[in-house]
Amino acid sequence: MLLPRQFYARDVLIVARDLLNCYLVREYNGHLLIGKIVETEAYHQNDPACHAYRGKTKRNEVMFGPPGHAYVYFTYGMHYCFNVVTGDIGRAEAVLIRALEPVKGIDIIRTLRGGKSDRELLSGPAKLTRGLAIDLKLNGYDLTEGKILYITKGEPVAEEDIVVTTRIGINAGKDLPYRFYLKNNKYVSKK
DNA sequence: CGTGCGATATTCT
DNA sequence: GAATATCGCACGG
Repeated sequence: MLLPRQFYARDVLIVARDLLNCYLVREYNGHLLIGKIVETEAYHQNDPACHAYRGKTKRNEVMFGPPGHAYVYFTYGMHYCFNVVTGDIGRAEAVLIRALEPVKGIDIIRTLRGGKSDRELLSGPAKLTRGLAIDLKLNGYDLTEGKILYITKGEPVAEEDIVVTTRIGINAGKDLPYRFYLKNNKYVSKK
């Protein structure tokens, strides 16, 4: 089932948790590339680690728009990261998708990633954008259209199978418990 | 196994 | 000029 707009129109911490076990689907050159979401992080405008903490800019303006759209940004001079916008219009919130478990189109994904082992294919925010061919052309894209790039519902996850901890790769806001991942899943990104 | 660092463009101070 | 929501290779044990 395609996730509807209302799914994204909730608090970013709730959406980040509920995205675990859902499927990210990418239509690429006639192939279907699918990964199960196993790790997420939440960011919002009152959080010092958020790109929108100091207001709207050209880069982060998508986060201020309607929920259910993709926020893709370029970082470290060579990597893209993929987020989904949440919350109400005018409030900047987004969930960073940090890791996927490969499900479908694994051969194509491996080609895009340069022939890595299964565990290395999508286990990091910049790895999964490369493996699913996501770049700035998809920034602002509406994920509720159900084409090109979208997310479908997964099996419900028990509270005891979710680990909540601090985020990776940031300094500001590093003590906030805004990172969520599936316990014992080997495709979660490493520290 | 583990730690350290270079790549390389955009944004921030 | 410095920092950055990162990755992968080089090196040492």
